Amino acid sequence: MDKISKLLQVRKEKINELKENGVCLYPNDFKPSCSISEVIKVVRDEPDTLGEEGRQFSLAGRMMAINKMGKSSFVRFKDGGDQMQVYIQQDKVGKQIYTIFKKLDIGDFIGVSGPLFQTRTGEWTLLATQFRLLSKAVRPLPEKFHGITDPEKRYRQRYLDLIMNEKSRTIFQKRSQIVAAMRRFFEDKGFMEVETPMMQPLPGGAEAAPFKTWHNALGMELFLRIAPELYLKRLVVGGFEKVFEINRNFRNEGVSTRHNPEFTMVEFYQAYINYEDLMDITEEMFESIAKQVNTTAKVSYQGMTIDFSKGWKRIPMIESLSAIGGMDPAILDDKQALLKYAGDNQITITKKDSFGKILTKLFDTLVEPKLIQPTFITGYPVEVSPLSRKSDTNPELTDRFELFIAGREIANGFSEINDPEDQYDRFAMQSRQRDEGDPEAHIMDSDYVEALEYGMPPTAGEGIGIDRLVMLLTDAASIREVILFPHMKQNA
RNA sequence: GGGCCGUUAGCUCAACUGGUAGAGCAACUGACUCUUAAUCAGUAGGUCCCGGGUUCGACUCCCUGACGGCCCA
Repeated sequence: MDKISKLLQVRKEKINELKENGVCLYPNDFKPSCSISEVIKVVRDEPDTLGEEGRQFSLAGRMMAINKMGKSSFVRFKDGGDQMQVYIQQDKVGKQIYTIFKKLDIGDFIGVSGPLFQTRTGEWTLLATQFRLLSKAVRPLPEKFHGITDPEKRYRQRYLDLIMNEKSRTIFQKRSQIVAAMRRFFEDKGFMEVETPMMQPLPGGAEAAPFKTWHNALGMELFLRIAPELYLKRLVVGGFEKVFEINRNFRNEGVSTRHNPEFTMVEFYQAYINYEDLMDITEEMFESIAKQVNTTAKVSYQGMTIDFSKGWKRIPMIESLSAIGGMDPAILDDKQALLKYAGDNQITITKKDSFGKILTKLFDTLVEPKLIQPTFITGYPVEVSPLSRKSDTNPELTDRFELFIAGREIANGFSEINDPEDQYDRFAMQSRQRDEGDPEAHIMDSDYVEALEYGMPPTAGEGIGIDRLVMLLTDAASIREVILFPHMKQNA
């Protein structure tokens, strides 16, 4: 418990005084007739119905500012994200009620009823004929003008951030709209939404360190999932040929402006399409969501203008290293030359790294930050793509792409391996990498290979980071701005 | 993990070169029946993030730690 400050002490005393006067601090029977946003619409569309002899409203909300002028007061109050003003006069509500009102604080919830009138400056204001306390605040709200700005406080006490900062409120409303638009997009295309295990006996479908947990009754170790991928493909084997899941993944890695240990992804799989079809679907989806949420496909992000309209560039990864990364194309197939190049450019590479992994690391440093407009990078090396189908033209590469926007990876998609023997060999290759000390190499999942042995139709699937997409569409610099309760260390 | 920055009243922020810690808002008392960050008069409010050190004296300088922000890996 924190120390009770003088401020809280004073509030408690006032609360006792209210109780002694028989005021119920937390009544439960007030029914507002509408919301402030509805009142705003009436003011805009039907002002003729308003006035002191006109329509009556009952509204409820939180008091955000109080201007007391003796026997009458203006109160700015808020419901949802909308604010309006109520005028309370002792003559109208009675001396007893007005005396109670004078004891209340900013932050308290009130219920008010009456007609609207216009003030001297023309602001439509509720003229209270009835006034009630609906819920008492014990702690004071942050200051009305500057609000709350300390990021640590905003994240730890998100409710205060949401009360005081309209911008923050808007981000989370938009996030909800984005997810809704995405769900609609898949449903319109005939996809089925499914839920697969968050707790898995083998963490698979991505290369990342998992969180471990323990099931008491079953007496077994379980892992919070790092991806739903292998379960979703089991469903394709089972005949659900268009599935998607929007849900949380957990990766046991550090936190940063782009990483939260739990984050939301959509993964979707469709039979009888390939990775090129996925790129078409992705373009269509992003353009559609951006238009629904921001009304335009042009997104302003951290001073950059990003155009989500379809027709994005598609560049093979190897080509991007020279075309965008500025590397000499002559050294791109020479491992020794690549090692030297990496060393010369302060790119950390271990000798154990495979050729494909070296290419990928070079790409991450030299190319990724430069991909501002939506760009698909295609043809990832087989060593870093244990679940992607090998290219028919070059078995060193896979039918895979990653999508980059604003210098960040946003999505990852590929034609799926449906040859069980190939999948087994890939897992085996990953196991060797794991034995050689790569803790993020994929784990052998024989149960999944067995599922493939029953036959999976040709399929392509993709994962999209929802948090990063929301960042783009809300111009948020940090992932913590788009996650309601980002993880933070405990502070005693 | 590394570098830089921050932590002072409920909130937002000051405090010079080391010399008794201050303002606005919020709060309290009083005045005021059209305010708009209302106004006027008065009052109260502090573990200066924790712990050490230097010093006659530390919010200030030094060290260790906690938490956070930004950048890098």
